Amino acid sequence: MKIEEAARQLEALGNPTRLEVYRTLVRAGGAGLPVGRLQERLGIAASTLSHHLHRLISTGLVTQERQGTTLICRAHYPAMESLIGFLTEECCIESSCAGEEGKAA
Amino acid sequence: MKIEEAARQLEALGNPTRLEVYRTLVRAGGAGLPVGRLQERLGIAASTLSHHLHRLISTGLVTQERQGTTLICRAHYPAMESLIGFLTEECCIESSCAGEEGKAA
DNA sequence: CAGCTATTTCGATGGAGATCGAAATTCAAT
DNA sequence: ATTGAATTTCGATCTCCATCGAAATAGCTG
Repeated sequence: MKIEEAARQLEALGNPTRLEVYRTLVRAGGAGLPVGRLQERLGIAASTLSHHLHRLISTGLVTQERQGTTLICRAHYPAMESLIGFLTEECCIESSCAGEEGKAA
Repeated sequence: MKIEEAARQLEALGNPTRLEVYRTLVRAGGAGLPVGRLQERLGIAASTLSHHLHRLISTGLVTQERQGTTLICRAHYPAMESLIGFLTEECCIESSCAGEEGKAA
């Protein structure tokens, strides 16, 4: 992963509202959650949520699927996986952070 | 770790310049790197670097130690460790993100 | 003290982000 | 086509951030 891309994803998660959005989606699991549900749960304006979702989507951390008039949002795990991979490989070289990370194939 | 703290650390790492600073410090290892060296290496204004260092320090990701007139900067691994811990525990519940080392096929 | 180097603080500037409400859009059902 | 619900886009505002150069500070050494 390029450092620029990692920075973009970290920045996306680095906003309290967005991090909450993302975590809520993770907890919702594979079923995902409609935008409207997210909005109720977080108590923010629909337009604000839409803005944040776009940022999460543009970095690949979240995906959407249309179902009629509602949009189902889901956490996209592979993106988080590779982000964590970047952090452990590029930013934890000599400490115990790295744990047993490395030998993925 | 509280979600607010995690967001602050993610935001700190979510700027390309700061992520580069942090990675450079990680690569410098336990010896650390003086501010001046960092500045030469990154090619940014000293005042700009000072600003970024403050952000990294205030979130606990970097520490400084005085040695005469120079300030040695070091990556503070425990902070990164707990941040990665937060991400894997809070944000990777059901996928393979959750730290099974090695890719299970 | 005086001078030197390393680093920070100050002040300014340009740009980006978070937020909201209102209006527009999309899609389904009647 | 008309209605109604879900979501986005628009326009505005306000704050925060990144960046720089210049001036100030801190600490060493003679």
